[in-house]
Amino acid sequence: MSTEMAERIDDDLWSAVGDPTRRRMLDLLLMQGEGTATTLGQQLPVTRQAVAKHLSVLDRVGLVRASPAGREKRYRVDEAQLARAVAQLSSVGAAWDARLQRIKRIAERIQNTQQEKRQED
Amino acid sequence: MSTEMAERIDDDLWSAVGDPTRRRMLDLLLMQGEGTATTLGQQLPVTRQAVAKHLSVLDRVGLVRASPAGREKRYRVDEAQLARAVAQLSSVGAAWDARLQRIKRIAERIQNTQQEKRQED
DNA sequence: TAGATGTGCAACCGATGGTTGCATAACTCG
DNA sequence: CGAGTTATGCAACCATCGGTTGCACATCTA
Repeated sequence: MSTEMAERIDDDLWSAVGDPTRRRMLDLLLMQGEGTATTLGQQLPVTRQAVAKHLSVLDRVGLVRASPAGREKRYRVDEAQLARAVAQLSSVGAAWDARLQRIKRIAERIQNTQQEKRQED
Repeated sequence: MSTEMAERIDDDLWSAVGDPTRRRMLDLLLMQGEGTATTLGQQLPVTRQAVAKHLSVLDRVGLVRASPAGREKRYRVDEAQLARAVAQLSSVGAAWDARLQRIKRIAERIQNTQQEKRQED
């Protein structure tokens, strides 16, 4: 196994999902199907304007899509994109998992070696 | 299932692991066993001081531990803590996975209903 | 002891998450 | 139709953070 891991994540996607407020927004949108900056702002501890900014970055990376309806602009999650992001997320987790397990194996081997040494005394 | 998901992540841990430079630092430390701000800085596209700051935040959340050795300060990964972080990371992914699948099921049910309607025509 | 090397601290910069304030577009109801 | 409400958009401003440069201090080493 190469030491260089396949962690080639779409960095914009990661950072989009990395923000806790944006995670909660995605959460709310998933639960409620759709929402506007105003409705989301009412359910979050930040202002409507902050939510609007977040929506624009989520829109830019494609995690969410807007559909104007009269004077309001309704957003809904693009589930395929989110699925991609989640997959990449868990791939990072898996990569580290692998590294940790490799380290663990090495550590065990060292410990075994030392035990053998001790038993030889 | 409650609509409120168990995403009660240690938010500091998430943000610590969220930064790409810090991820690479953890990576290097895992591969090399230990390292100082200087040695890590040499292998990264940022200055030693930037690395030092990152090391201090990683230290604060417990992902890394320092041991002074003469004039230098060697850091190593606290694997147990990192394992915890990775677990929480993947739990977030799993939670979203679950939500997405729930949505997908609902979508399929709706589509089936509509197909039935169409067949009734 | 003098010079080289590792660390720490402070000031500064740009991006970003957040705020307030205001202007404008679109509904709603006399 | 017209007045008031409601949703959005835009701009200025602030704090935090990742990053930098510069300098002082501690510690090795020749």
